[in-house]
Amino acid sequence: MASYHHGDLRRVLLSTAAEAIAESGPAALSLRELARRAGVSHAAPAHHFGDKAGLLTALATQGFDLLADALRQAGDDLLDTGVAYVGFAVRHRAHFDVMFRPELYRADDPELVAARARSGELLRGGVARRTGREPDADALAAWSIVHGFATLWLSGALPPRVGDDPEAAARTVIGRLFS
Amino acid sequence: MASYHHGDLRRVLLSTAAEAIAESGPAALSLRELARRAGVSHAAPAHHFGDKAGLLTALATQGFDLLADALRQAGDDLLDTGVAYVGFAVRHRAHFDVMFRPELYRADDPELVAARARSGELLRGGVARRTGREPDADALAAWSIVHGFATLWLSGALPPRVGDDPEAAARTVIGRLFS
DNA sequence: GTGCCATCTTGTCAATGACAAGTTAGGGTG
DNA sequence: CACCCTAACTTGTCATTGACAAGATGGCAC
Repeated sequence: MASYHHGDLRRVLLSTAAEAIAESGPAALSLRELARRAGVSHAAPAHHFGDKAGLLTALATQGFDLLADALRQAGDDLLDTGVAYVGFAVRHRAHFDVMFRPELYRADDPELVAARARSGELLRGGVARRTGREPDADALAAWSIVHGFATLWLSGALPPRVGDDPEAAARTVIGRLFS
Repeated sequence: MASYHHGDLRRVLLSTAAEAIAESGPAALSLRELARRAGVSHAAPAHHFGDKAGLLTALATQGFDLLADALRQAGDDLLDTGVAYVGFAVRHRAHFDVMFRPELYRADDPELVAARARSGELLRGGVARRTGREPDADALAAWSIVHGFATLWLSGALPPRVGDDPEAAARTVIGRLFS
């Protein structure tokens, strides 16, 4: 049929891309493979995103928005915020994988910059509420520990002994920051 | 000239690859571009490494060995070990970038597995000496915080306020783990 | 000096990203 | 209702790439 005006292609391409990246990483992503999965012509993705970097920019932007949502839902407690960060990374692996690899996308895209700023604000806010101190060093330590744990978990570098529940393990690890 | 028996091609290709990756990330690495930079034919890299994944496997293995060296030089203090970890990531950015991205290489390669085990041992050793406690959770927390800081630093996600000396900033951040 | 074999080359193929140019349909305007 | 105007897609093409096959070269053992 190849009916024109799919109507929803942009959204479908984004979620299909997320699936593909979750399976084999951003490096293996192919626009043409994506188009095939979505049942459209090989040049359709380029129309919506310009090029591959454009697609990944959109994906990263969506990722920062999803992260902001997750952090908001976690409430005010810093420990919960940290666990939510790890939970986001595990649940939205593809987004997370792209977000912190700025060489893959256009890091100066206005929408992306705005979304990134929003999620960063929430992160810093959680730390300030907990410690009351000058948040700089504490925020950096908290962000580092949750980001590091999430990254190591996703890379499969952690020994099996850590278990299979990333959020529970994260809670233990983050706890060490306040002992 | 195109003299056969370059003699040192494997080593040259590895260091050239590290340069290229440091410039534009592992995704942008091209075997043919590499061959061009080294002044050899477009198929020479494949001879030494089989394929792209083979090259990255070799690079990751070399990376784990370099990390082990850096950790050994740091001595017994846990804080110094952590700073050394961050220092390694910054100084050998390309290696670090590849090491924790197992989908890019053959993670079950015997040499790589051995090198990774060696550096892991040094990391755990540093933690055990400092705390004396059951090292699992502490080691994980320490590894997470240094790995997270290094990753965030390299990704450029940190605000300028953190400064331009990653090792000094790392020392402050890691200190928060024992306060 | 002869043969062997690791090292490197040339040649080729399918797949890919990017771009140019064409096609379709749906909504607003007259 | 006819028109067209534009966003949403398509077809076609090109240079580049990774992988592989087959050939060339030269040092080294014997």
